Amino acid sequence: MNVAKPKTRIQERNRRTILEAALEVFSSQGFRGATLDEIAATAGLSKPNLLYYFASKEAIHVTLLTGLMDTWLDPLRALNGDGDPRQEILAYVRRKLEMSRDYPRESRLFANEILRGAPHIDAVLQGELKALVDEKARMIEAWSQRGLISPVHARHLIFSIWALTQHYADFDTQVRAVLGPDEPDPFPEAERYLEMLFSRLLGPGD
Amino acid sequence: MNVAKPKTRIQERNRRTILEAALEVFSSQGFRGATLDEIAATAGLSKPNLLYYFASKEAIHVTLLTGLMDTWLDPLRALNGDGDPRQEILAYVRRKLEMSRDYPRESRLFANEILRGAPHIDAVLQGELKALVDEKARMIEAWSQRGLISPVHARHLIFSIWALTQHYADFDTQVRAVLGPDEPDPFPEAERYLEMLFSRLLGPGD
DNA sequence: GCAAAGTTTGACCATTTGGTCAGTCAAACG
DNA sequence: CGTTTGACTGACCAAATGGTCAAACTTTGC
Repeated sequence: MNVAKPKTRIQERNRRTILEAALEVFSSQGFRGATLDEIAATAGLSKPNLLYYFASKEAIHVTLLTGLMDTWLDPLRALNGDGDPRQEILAYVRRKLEMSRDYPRESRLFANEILRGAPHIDAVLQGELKALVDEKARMIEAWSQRGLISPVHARHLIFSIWALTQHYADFDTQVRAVLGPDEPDPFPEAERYLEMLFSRLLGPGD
Repeated sequence: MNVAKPKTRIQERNRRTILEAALEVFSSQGFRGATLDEIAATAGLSKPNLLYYFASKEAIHVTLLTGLMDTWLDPLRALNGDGDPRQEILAYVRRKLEMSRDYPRESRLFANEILRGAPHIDAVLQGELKALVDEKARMIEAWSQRGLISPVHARHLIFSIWALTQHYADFDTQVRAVLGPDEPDPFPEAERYLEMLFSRLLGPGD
């Protein structure tokens, strides 16, 4: 049968291998587009062996998604109410953009799931995510009211950070097609542009 | 066999019906997730009947995508070099946001395709789309150099408009989950927020 | 009113795919 | 060692799915 949590070295290693392969395949093909055969081939394991470690294709997907959610929200969690508002928000933007650059597969996996209406993580969105955003939004509103940043709608500010940074991972193909082959790495320019955008949005800094 | 262009009333009507149903299914399930059976059921036709009008599942998808590309780029085409720069850009943002609100399925269909690496429309992105963006970017740079708007990286400005507006269609599930049931329609607030964001980005207006 | 052209479908097919299972092989442990 | 536990696989299955086709039914134009 399958195993809920890794116990032996072999289980530890193979579960990792499978999840890595599944991330590769799910993020580029979507849930239904991905096949167990392809994941197995990518992982270098046999299909029945996959199903020895995970109960089903869906179980792999859910494990991947829930595991991802945690690290994905870390940058937002790090937003510190006691820090300098502008620097905190700009640092958040920078960290999110780095994640788009360094973990584009994770971003696409997530985008795929939301596009489908988030069938596997709707509860997380309405629970954990909403609670976290509520908390941070209050923090931003407090900054705004104390005049430390220009007045903004805090939740839409957060949406705009998500949209702008994830765009460079999720729509990478389009970005590169438009920029053309002369500009092979969009990220340095994206960082400058986003820093400028949010600087102007948040008002004069010093 | 199949038919390249509608000739009779029946063909006209049925091709429309099929494309409408296919848009519904493809945009919510992705290409591989969609099945001909489901498209047929949604269209109220039999599966062989679908394949009388379109050569294959892929043909339906490609027809939908290429047909979409045109209307999708209309707002950008409308960006007028002779108009008032701020008003032109803000109107473009508004128009794109309206499209996210009124045609979310089209936006998701497009997002799905780009996420997969744009296998069906890569040529369009590198050709038509790039050329259009190049042209409009030059226009924006000219505005910028004449001091009519603050200095911005024109291509990333366009990316940011796409990202921010499409986010409200593609990530609708997440947006609504975070805002909660009290705020059932995110769009009015989104419009105010985006207008403020781009106003501040583009510099003092009057 | 009827032949030709266009439209629709039930039955069918080959392939793909998620998943099972009996049994083999490898490792750990006393 | 030998046995128990864990890791692995070839062969297989049922369901789903994209697509075909001959035949039946409708519409159109004369």
